Amino acid sequence: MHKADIVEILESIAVLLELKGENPFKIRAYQTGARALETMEEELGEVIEAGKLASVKGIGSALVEKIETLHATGELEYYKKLRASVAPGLIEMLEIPGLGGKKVKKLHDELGVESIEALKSACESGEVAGLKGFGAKSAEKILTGIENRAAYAQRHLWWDAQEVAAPILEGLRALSGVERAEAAGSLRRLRETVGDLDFIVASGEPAPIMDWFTSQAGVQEVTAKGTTKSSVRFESGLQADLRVVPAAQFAFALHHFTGSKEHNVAMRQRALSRGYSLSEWGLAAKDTEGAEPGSEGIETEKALFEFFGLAEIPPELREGLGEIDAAEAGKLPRLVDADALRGVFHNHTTASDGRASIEEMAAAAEALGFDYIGLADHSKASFQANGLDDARVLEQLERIRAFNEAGESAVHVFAGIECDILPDGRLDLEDSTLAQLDYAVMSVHSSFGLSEADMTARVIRAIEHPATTMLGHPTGRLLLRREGYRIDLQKVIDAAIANRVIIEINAHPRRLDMDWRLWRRAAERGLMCAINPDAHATEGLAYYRAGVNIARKGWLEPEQILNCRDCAGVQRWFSERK
DNA sequence: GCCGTTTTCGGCCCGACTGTTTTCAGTCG
Repeated sequence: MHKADIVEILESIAVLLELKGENPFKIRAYQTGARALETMEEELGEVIEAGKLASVKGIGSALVEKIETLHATGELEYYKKLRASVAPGLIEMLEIPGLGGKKVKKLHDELGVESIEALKSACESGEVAGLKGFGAKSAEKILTGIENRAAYAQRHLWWDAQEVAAPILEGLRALSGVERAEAAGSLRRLRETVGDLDFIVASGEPAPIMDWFTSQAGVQEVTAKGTTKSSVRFESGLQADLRVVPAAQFAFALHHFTGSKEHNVAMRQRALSRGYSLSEWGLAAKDTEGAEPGSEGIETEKALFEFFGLAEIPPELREGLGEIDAAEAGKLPRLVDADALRGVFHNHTTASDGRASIEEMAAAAEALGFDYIGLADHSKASFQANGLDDARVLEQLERIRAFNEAGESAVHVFAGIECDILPDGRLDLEDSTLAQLDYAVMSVHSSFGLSEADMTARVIRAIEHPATTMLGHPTGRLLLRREGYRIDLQKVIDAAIANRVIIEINAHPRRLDMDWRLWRRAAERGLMCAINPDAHATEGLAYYRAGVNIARKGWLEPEQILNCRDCAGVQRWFSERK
């Protein structure tokens, strides 16, 4: 069984134990173990082989045994029995806001509720309101939760969340009495999807700020309103939390609510080892038990990190994946800035399924300050996208050459193609056609159901083709919609490095593929990256910023990104590949 | 269930907010 599936089972065990009313620390141990396994960089099989699983922090003897059994057999008796002992409807009930393990257990034990439907009727009949610890409001809240379950559970693309957050942040900053305001959470960490929005404000007068926040346009429900914290829910189901703190606590609150949880745990451990207890409220020296936490004069996150002997860690690196060690050793990456990109590759025009012409795309690229743009329309196997056959590819090539030769644009257009990788790994165009282009992006758009071995072999065959410059969206995933196809990305990365083929970060907000979690290690081993907005209209070029976010989360430096080279540098890369 | 340079037992982050209470439990982050 693969590591990811084992991680999922450990998480599932934690949920089931919660519903059984188990010791909360045992539950957390499973969650911690799942996380430790997930972030382990070495190959699971090798770690087990070497007998080193027990030395991973957070994995003790009980988990070692379970993980090894799952890895070897794919089955676990303990998990089977546990799952059989809990009605599946109870797990779903946890998705309802306000219901946790204990309340679900109580509803089950005392009312026999085993499904969402049964819960609904129990609320309507008044049974729930009569239960000790519940009341009329609880029953009503549960009914609303059931009603809006799908919308509430939904995560949101970073790009969409950011568009909601920007005006709120602007509004907060414009309020009198607001000294500082920032968005925190996964939005600030530039995660590919966002569960809810978090805002942190510094002010000595919270009441009017809370009033403004809870009465904004679009607020459908106020789920909490206090002097330090308020929460609202928008019509889209997106929830936003606001915390107002005194200025002296701002840096601590911002750091705490930016997370991630794993990063915070590591920071608190570091604080403890240096004699301090760190929280969102500030710092308390350990020997002053019970004293109010102080700020030690720390006004910024930078100062907070420096207090603990660390370089400032950018929010997008705070995932508990070695950033604290790197910050201590002065080895944080020099992250790429959006301004460093000189152009983008992999964009479409009206020749296939785009909505803008060569001229319009070039003008839009110029408006963004780019020196060049690559145009890569679909090939003929992508029939639904009006893909180009060899003759049409050559016509488009002529048009691009003519555009460049006319010399009327400050932007150079590279002539490329997004060529389909056929199910057997052959390419969709003649070698003689591909050889005439400046570059070629190879992508899978069909036969997603191949086995992992077949899909891996298919893509590697394409990578080994001499005409291949880049691999497009290597898993084909669509965030919040569709899982990627099964493929062994480590083998694909190995092949790309060996053949000097680039892998793209497809910057479309719904793709962000290849995933940021894989980039740090791949780039260290020599993989080159290209950030590609996959624009199908001029507005789509702006997505390159989402791609830069992913490059930053992946610890990439400018030298590892083709887009950071000037026009001549890109030309050199393309010609050396041939 | 995990962990340990005070510990192999007894801790494990903790505070805000809500809804239920009449001093607090549960949820959430």
